[in-house]
Amino acid sequence: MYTSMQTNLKPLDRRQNTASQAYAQLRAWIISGELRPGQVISEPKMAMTFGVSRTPIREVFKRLQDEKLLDIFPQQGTVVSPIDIALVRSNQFIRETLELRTIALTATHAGPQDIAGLHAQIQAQKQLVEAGDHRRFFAADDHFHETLISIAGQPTVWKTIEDAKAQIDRVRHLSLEDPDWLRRIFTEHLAITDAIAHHDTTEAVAAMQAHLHTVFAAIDKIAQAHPHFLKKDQRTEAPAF
Amino acid sequence: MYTSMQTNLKPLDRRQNTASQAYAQLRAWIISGELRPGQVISEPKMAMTFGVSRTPIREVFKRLQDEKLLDIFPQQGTVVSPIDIALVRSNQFIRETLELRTIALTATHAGPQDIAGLHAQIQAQKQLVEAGDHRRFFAADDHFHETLISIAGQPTVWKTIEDAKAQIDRVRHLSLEDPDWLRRIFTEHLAITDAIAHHDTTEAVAAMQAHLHTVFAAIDKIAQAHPHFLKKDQRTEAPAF
DNA sequence: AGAGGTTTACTTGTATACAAGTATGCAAAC
DNA sequence: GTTTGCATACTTGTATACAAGTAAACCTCT
Repeated sequence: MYTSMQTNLKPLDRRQNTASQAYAQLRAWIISGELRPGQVISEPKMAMTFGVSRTPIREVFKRLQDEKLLDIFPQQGTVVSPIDIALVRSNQFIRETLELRTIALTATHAGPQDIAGLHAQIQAQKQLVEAGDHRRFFAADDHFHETLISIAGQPTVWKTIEDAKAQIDRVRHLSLEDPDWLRRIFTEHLAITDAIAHHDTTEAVAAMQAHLHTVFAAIDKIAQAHPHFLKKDQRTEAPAF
Repeated sequence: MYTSMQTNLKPLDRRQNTASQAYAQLRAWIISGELRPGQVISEPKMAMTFGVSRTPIREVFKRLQDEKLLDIFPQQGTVVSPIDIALVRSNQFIRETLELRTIALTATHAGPQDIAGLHAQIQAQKQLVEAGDHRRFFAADDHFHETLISIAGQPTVWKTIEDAKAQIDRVRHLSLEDPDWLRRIFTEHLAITDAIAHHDTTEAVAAMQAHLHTVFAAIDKIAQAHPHFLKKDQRTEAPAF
């Protein structure tokens, strides 16, 4: 590598390194709400928790800061980011904008195999709903949306949506969605799939928009039930004289 | 910080730390093409260049890896990411999708003050075009687009577009745009502003779409003039038998 | 001359030590 | 009682040392 260049590099990351594992774990804890908004954490303590040194943990903290999941205050400490409702709404706008355009393409481009694949996913989701398996249904939900975007011919757009989704999913988890949330989401997925199967672009877009808007209920819920999870200047905003 | 929590944190980063400065510099070098796609770099050498240790440089490398501007191969080395045309097109799709929706909102929401502000920017751009100041016109271009998005009521969406733009701008710079590029961009900005001033949503969207599509010429240009800057599997793809 | 094993230099990943800064708590002075 | 100053413990930022792995170069043997 240090004499010639681009000879035969191996892009293989066969073994996940320490930092990657810690990142996945810590990110999941934040999004799921196990680490609550406002909670103070530190590099040394987290390093102890994972049984590693500060170095890989520090990398993780920086990444999570970029994702606005951690707020690092130099020489002071690090806290799990409070919920920034303005940011959540902005990310929701981004997700909605991208998914509404792609779903229209999906309704147009979807071939028989694609539609069959979606129906198979719907069946799998149905079983998860009946089993009440929230965790796996959540993963199936992601897979469903990723598939729709892939059918639209823009597979890598999912990465951007995944980033935007982090803030949104945090609100969903913290708002403790009601028990029949699974069934409602499933019904909406069914409507989207039906519209695509009939190549009804207008209906597909409408169904997707309705589907994505369910998050606003969660936002209202958390704003009322857990105001201390919100960013300070949002809950202490004095009336502007 | 370590006993009580969220008392009076200072979000102030008055002095940029070493890592932030190195990040801005290195990112600019990559996007501007001073560091060319495929070029091999290493943490110790770059640390020497900046006169710091590996630690802050390592942070920078990780961030740039997340942005897909660097490819880090463990125990082998780090290269400036080759141009991934599929990624460029995907990012272009993302930018276009977001800016086409926001420009429609801009045309609707723009008030007299907003329109006056845009006209002022147009005047400033005109002077930069006549002066042939590419660097400052480029900054003015960013400011113009950010303003349009802000008028639409989605100011933070610009951050996402800024991320997507990195790959796109790299292609623009490397394709060595022709001298009257400034004038053409300026003319397109003028058309967008006029449409907004007349609250002509349809025309505003059309003008923005035309404006954003100029990058495709740059993609074709770089694919022909500098194929060695492209990702390997894109330029060596053998005909599929 | 050519093939194969070894050495060597370089790479990133991780651990540790030190530096600089901040907030808490206590003690002393008023 | 209040305030001021300081010691202390904790925080993140940076520097350095070591570990693990890769690849080119070289040296030896055939």
